[in-house]
Amino acid sequence: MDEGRTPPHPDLAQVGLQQVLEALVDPVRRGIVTQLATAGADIRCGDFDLPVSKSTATHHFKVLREAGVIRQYYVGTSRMNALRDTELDGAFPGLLAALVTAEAGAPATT
Amino acid sequence: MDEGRTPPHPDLAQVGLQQVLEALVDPVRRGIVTQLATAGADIRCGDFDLPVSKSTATHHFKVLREAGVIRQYYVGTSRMNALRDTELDGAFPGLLAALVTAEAGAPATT
DNA sequence: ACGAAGGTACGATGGCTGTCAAACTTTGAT
DNA sequence: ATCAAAGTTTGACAGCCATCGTACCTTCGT
Repeated sequence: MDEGRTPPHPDLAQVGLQQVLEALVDPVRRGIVTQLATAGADIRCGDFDLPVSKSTATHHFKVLREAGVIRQYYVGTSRMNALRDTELDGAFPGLLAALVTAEAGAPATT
Repeated sequence: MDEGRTPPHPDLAQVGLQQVLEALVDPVRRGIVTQLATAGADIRCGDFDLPVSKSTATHHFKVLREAGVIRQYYVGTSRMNALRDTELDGAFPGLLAALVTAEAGAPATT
């Protein structure tokens, strides 16, 4: 089946802060994260609003996936992207929230 | 008493998230921030424990200063470094705290 | 006045990474 | 079967940045 096409995902316990920060420092990748966070739902690769080519987008998704920031799974020919927000907040408390808040320019009323 | 030797410091309202993240993504610079945060006091440039040469350290201090993360002022021939934690938390709520927290719980992977 | 200490400024360099185009693969529909 | 859609892979390239050594500049102590 398509299990072979499902890419590997790291356990967040094995991902370091350095790797997560390197993933989130790129504005394109932070755009992906922000769109996922504000949508509150999974998004297809092709449905993101990104200022780069498809191959570059693939690269960014890979970096985010390997840093444990997103989870990817196939639906037909499309690849879905899910934000691993709960796990991330467990490993690095407050980090994702601070970034999303700063990106929005407004405080998040929890 | 040459105040001309006091370097310029940006207003945090003029510093973007991108610039702050680029400053904090470098492990050496994050080491500087962590040492300042845990010390809870200003530290001389030469008193930091850094794995780079002096000229490289100067570069890192400059990047942090221009990103609004630290404030520098002279005391004799020494340059003191202060963490602008309060201002930083006003501009990017929770960001610095999340980083310091994450750094405290993770060992350095060489 | 002189020397030492503490940092800064200046090139130079090497490695990393974000970028793209082109070719390929897999899936779904006709 | 065949074609289109959606991503991936590969290879190449350009630009940036962390790093260093060396030379230089201030300030303090003697």
